[in-house]
Amino acid sequence: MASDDRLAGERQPARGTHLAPYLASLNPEQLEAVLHEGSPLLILAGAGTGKTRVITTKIAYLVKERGLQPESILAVTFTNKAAREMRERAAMLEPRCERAVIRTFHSFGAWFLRRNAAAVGLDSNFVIYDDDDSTELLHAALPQISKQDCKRYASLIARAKDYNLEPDSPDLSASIRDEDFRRIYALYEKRLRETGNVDFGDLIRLPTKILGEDAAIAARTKQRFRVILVDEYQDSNVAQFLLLQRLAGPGTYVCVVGDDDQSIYKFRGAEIRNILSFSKIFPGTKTVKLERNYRSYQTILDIAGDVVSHNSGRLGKTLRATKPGGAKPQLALLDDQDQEVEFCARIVRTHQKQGGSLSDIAILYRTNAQSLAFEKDFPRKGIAYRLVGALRFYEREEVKDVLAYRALLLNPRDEIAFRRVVNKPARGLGDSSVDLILDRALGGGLSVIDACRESSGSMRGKGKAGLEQFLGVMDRAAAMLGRSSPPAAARAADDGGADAAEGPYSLADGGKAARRAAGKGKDGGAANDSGPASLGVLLEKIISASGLAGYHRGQDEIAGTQKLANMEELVNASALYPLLREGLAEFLETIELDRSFQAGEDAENRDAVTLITMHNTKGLEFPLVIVTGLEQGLFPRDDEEGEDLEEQRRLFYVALTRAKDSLYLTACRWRRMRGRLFETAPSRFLTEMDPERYEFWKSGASASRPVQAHFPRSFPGARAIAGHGGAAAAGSRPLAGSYGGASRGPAMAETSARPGAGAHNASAQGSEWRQGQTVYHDEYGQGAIIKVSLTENSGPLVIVQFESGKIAEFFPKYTRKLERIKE
DNA sequence: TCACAGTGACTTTTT
DNA sequence: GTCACTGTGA
Repeated sequence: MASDDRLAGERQPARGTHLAPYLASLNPEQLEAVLHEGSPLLILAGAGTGKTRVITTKIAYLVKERGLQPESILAVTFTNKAAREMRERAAMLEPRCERAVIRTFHSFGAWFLRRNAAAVGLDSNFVIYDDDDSTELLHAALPQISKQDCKRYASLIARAKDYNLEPDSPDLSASIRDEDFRRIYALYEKRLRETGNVDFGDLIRLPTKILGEDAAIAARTKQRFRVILVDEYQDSNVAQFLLLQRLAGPGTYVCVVGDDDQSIYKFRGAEIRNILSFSKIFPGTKTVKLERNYRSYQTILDIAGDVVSHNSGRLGKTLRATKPGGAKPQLALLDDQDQEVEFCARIVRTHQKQGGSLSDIAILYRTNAQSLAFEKDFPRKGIAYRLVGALRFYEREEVKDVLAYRALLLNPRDEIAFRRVVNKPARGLGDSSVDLILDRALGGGLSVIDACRESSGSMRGKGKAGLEQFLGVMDRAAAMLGRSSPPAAARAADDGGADAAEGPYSLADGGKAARRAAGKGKDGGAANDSGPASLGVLLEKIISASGLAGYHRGQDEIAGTQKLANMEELVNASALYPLLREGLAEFLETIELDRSFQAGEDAENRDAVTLITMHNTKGLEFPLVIVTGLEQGLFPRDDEEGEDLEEQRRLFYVALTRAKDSLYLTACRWRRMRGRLFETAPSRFLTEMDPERYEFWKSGASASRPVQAHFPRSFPGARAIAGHGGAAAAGSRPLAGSYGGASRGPAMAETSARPGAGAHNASAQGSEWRQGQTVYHDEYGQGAIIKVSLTENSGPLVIVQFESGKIAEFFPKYTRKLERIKE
């Protein structure tokens, strides 16, 4: 299209005097970002500044007014949810945007790879292995290595792939010192290639490789995608950056959107330098900052800004609220988790009383384990909750079982799927039989199913019968899929390269192509002739014939689980897909790439409080947010320093900026972790906030229990904090002078109530804490030390049994509550 | 092959 | 405190 030239050539956007309404409603910076053309564009979009709106408007604008083919636009996001939202909102502005390629990075990789699989010697019917599968594969290849180490290695391999490092990359030794690692990684790759499958990392790495090695495919791809938009760019990794670089030709318009202050996935390979140095790598980059925040009150943005300003190496932004007014955030200093739950419940009830709904509220925490206290107590209090992201549907044993049968059906070389289900339920096929079959398969270049067939002749008794039963299930299932569609392998050929606009997987769809086929009934329903059959039929058959139904029903009865129900949920989910190989492949890919699937429709719509990790809140917003567990040692952990600490600070920033109207923060003096009780200091992040900007929560004049009874004694007085481990131990700047003494209400009045506390502390470190010593604790009274162990950084850890019978552990270095008594 | 008890480990986790 | 892995014994 001629418009493509215009796009690449012109520097000044053509500003019409009369803007269309969808453009006129943008603020000046947003409009600038939408209209910009010519050079690469970096949109620095702070939290709540209308980032998605800008991207979707830009896509619509390009199609509507700049005459771009929607097919030539590629927009990548990190989550399926974000991709879905972007697709819907763009299509709302301009229906043709349906045809743009709006996908997650990984889904785009899979899409590309299926079309060009042959270029890396893959068959396009590959299945995508998740981290568990990778671990299993490693364990199968190296049974002498424990499962746990396999898991560790698998995650190292995943990380290596995030950095686009191969087993023989020189840089690999710089990042991973383990001598064996290269060998293990290489072996893993070999075994993975033998299965014909790929892992998540491959979905980025292999397309990058293809684009680097195959000039024809590269040229075709660059020809096709004239515009590339990347969302959440701050969380892209090195491999994704390289892919972007190879997708972009000289005439490609590249626009990335992100917020360096919200980069929170370093531990998964996210490379914040991608965004920090974008304009160096793409010369001539135009940067647009979006700083007008439409989500939160300024009171909320202020403390968020306080906190994140302690980070170095920022591009620098200051959010300005567009909503006037707003109450100060409230900090509640509590004794322990029970009070924290109680506090949250109280906030919830108050909110309800004021006419708010439960779904307005989110309770945030750092670790999943912290959700338990709420889960236990909320039902008793009649508070409905929705737990986000903990035990995910697809991770459930029974779901993985069913999926493994199906993966095996699609790719009979899938060793991991085979191992998972060949003896489930037990069919008398132990490890030795399975290894025998797999040796035969690997040795003879057979699929595992064919190897089973060959092996069954040489087996006897229970194992033989079991194997034949298993083969029977697989054969019948395969027959149901029928011959009605071409084998998956043939698909890559008819579909050409990345520029193919049609094909079994159509452009931006997520299931539509196959469903369309089902609707038309074209060749559908191979197994019966009563209309177009769905994949659900096949699934049901597999579940019953394999014996999984009976097996898991038994488990349900023993353990009170609902595995059978979950499998049925899976059947329901698959009923949207046609009973064809394509349908199966597409369903599997959807499941593999979108792990957010939630069983049960009502779960989404129910009015309930959201319990969620801070990480999982990225991109979300709630009218009322409670950020819990703001304690040193938990958030941040004591071992987090330097870049890690800065990432935690960004995580806190993300958490704070989720709140639209009200924000509450909680910290507990006592925290149970791993079954032990720790005395904690408040999170250093709290001390980074200007005390003028928040209030201490008070339980109110009513007869309610005073919730902040003890904690304030050690907060935020400088000496008390220094006496606690956290800030002082981490070598941070002194806190003295940060706070205004006792003027902040009753909480502060007690701050200096313990003369000599610091001295006590200092003497505690050097001298004796030994077994048998009698001690006195402020709260638990008298007790005896039953064990002392020495830690590297925290001095002695003493375990005390109190007269009440209670056993607790203390680091004398960190607590002032424990004293030794002479006998 | 299975069931059990002992051991040790333990952030966060878009895909 | 909880879970998953591991080794043992039936």
